[in-house]
Amino acid sequence: MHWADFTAEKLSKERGNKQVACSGITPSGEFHIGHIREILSAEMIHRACLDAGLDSRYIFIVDSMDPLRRVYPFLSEDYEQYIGYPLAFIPAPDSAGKPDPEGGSYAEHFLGPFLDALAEIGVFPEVIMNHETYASGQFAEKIDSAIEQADKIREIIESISGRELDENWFPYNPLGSDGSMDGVTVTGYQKPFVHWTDRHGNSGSADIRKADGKLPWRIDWAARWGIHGITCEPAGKDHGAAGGSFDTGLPICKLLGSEPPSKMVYEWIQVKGAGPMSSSSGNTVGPIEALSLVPPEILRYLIAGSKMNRHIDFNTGSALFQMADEYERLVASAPNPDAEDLTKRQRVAAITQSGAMRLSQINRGTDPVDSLAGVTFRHLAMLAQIKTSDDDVWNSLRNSGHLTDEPNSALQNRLERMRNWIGSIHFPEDARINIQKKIEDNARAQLSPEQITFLQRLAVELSDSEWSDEAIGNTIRTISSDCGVSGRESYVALYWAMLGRKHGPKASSLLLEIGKDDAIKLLSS
RNA sequence: GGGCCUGUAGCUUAGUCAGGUAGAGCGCCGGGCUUUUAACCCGGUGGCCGGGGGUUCAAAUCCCUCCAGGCCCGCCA
Repeated sequence: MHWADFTAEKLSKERGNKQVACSGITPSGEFHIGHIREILSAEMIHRACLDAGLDSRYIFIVDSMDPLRRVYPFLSEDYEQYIGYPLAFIPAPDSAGKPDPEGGSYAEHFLGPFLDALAEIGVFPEVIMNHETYASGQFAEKIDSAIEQADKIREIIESISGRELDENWFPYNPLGSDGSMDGVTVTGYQKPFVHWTDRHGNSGSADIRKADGKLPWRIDWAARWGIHGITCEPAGKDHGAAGGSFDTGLPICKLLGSEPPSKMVYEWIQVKGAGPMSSSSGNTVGPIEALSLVPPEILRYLIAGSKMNRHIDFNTGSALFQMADEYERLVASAPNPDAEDLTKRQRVAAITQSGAMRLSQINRGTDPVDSLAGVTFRHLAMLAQIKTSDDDVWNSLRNSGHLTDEPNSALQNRLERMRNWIGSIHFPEDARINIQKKIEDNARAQLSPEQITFLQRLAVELSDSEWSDEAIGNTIRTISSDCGVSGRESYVALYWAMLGRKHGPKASSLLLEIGKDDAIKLLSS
């Protein structure tokens, strides 16, 4: 059974018919590919719940009340002044990274494009801005309860996480007179007000029914589980480690009077690419960029096809071919779990794969077959490089029998991503078609005298030839037999001359794209 | 130090929760398509399931132990 279906079944037994799956993000602007795994894990469990007939919601909590922690590389130094301020209450940066008073809130600024990217992979969550939950007073009861039981919470955090909490630790961080959480000391509590003094020597009171402050992370997380009735929230393995926020969150959530979701931990996803890229250089692939390179259903398949506890290497290099082609093949010849001659193992595998394909679809409930492109990613990569116009790609596919009619949206989508990929540094060099300007020495060394003669005669003959795919092809074959070189040998010679390799895409198409003058210059060199 | 995860074919892995003759893809090799789009089709090679012990009629699967690798425990998923 697929992990999402397995989880849905388990949730149904534990918590009944109503389910709320949740994931979240801090809208700091520092998004990474791991967020995709978290979000898709939660969203797929939600879909699996719906498919199992449960009443399920998928909510996406934006940590808009979290403070800006540091000046990120994409921000100007002006943001130094906003450190400690909730992301919902500071201005968005402009294109130069400077605070833009007209640009709306920082949180919204980074959230928008991210949600747009999620929509492309078919994820449409109920978005909850955490600062609004504070502002609406929904946190008030939990905050009060946390303050009343501060000693118990302190004990839970200290004993389970092994962290020593500061003497001044208080389970609520109010905003000071300037709106920052930094340097604010709590001086007392009279429901519903937390009294404080700040670093400027000012004092005041925060109303726990408003967005005047927030719970510290570990408590905030536990409190929101209760407020939103969350039954499932997959968390990264850092949260799942012994003494991590999951372990402290469970008892705190109960202490605050709610039933927590059961612990669910997923492994990390790491980026490995072909280009000059590594996490140490800071040049990694973010989720939005990943979407521009990888067709959406294939990105979903990356997550759906991997077990949660399995570490994933997200590779935007040559492994992308394999991933895309695996998806295509799997959908094209879908395993049938109902076949009669299956062993138990094969049946289990077939059910799991069917689940992975079902959950990989951008739109829930659509037939995976609709997402077939009908051509391998590798083949498309080749065509995209030698055909500058999309129509020429479609024509070529019609000629080769891959396409009978108009391209479907899945195929158009693949080509669009493919062109982005080819234009990026991530596209693998050995898949890149490098058309030679002249016949290189190492290529010439591979050729027999007869092959050389063939190329020279071809150059002469082509200069009088009509410049069409068919005419070029005919000329190649005519000269080939005239020279007494076999068809195979002549094509090999052409590929060595044009690409410096022994094989390649259809020679006549390639020559057509190179252009008459350049082609003749090349062949006669 | 505490904890989590992973070791199955050259590579990526399914199968481990519910024990019943080790499956798949890629790669590779061979063949076909009698003009080679890196296409497409067919066939084949390849694994003492990390080591050892135990439970069982039966173990990749359950238990113990050892080895190897990866990772987390600072509000980065």
